[in-house]
Amino acid sequence: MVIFVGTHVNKVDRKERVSVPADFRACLGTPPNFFAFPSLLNSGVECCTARVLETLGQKLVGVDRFISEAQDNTADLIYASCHSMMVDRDGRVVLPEKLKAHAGLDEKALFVGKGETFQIWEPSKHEEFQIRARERSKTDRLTLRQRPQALDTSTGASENGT
Amino acid sequence: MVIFVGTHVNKVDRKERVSVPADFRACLGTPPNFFAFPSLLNSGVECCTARVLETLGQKLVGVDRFISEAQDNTADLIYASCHSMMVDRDGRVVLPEKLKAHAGLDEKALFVGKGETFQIWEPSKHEEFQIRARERSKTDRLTLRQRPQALDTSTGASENGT
DNA sequence: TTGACACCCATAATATCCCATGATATCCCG
DNA sequence: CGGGATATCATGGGATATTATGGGTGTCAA
Repeated sequence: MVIFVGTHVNKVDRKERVSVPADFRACLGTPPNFFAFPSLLNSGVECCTARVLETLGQKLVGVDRFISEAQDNTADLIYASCHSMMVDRDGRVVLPEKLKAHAGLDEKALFVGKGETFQIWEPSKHEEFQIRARERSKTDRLTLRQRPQALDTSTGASENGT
Repeated sequence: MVIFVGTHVNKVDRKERVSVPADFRACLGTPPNFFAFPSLLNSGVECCTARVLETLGQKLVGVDRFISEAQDNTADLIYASCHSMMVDRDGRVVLPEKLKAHAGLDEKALFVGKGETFQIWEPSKHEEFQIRARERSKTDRLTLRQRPQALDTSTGASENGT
């Protein structure tokens, strides 16, 4: 399984291009293209592979026959504002104006791994977000030093894979 | 199952490289790569396999990450400060600046096994930590008699390091 | 034409690969 | 049990590949 991790800041050039961090490209497969859409939660740009986007569609449609208004809206929000990002042979993508506007992107673009997905942020905005996320985590009693199982009390599958 | 045990101190060379102790490498599988992130509790660097990291994040896949602030925050906490550590064929990794700064690492790096995971410390800081941990263990011994789960999810009562 | 955009090449900085070496640990055989 | 042969380990450093970034050129559509 591929996991996007870490934080990278790259420069946006005068052609609105930005390098996708090399280790993210490595996670994206060949060709390393991906999809991007404005976050529904904050001023980040959500980025994911075609596979994840498909899974997303299946989940939204296939939950049951009674597709809620909320789910319908969600699907609409995501797909309607989704951009196909083509990585050129130097590992760069062009940032669409819509996404730049949503994120408030200017000189620099911050790439942050989110596990199965990653995001693009205006660096200063991500810093604010991160501070708030940390504060919230204290209230939520979330500590990483706990044994992995602590976050996963439902499935009993603890040791697979060797 | 493989467990990391013992303590080793290795030198950090001028290229910021450090040898991963051989018996730790043996526990890491092939390739012996791992993930590292700053501890939320102390100045150690947490290190774990991809499998453990996936377990940490397995609640964060699918639609929810896009529409749940709590999950988005959690993903950030886990993955944003995480570094993919590539072990070269001589058994070394490069210590990223962020991790060096968090741990106060300089000339030497101390590797300490923690069972399913291990940590990297500046040796002197680990010594301090260990002294305090010993003192604390006397008062905490009562807590340890409780059901194991009590350490995982309960209140924030398990302050190991401060 | 003109602008947007994909494609191509150049380059400095840096990370990675690869080989060498001394020290220590392990093995093997008398 | 001893002692030399061998393997493994941690470490240093040079060669090579990769990365991020700037900029040029051609194509296509408005």
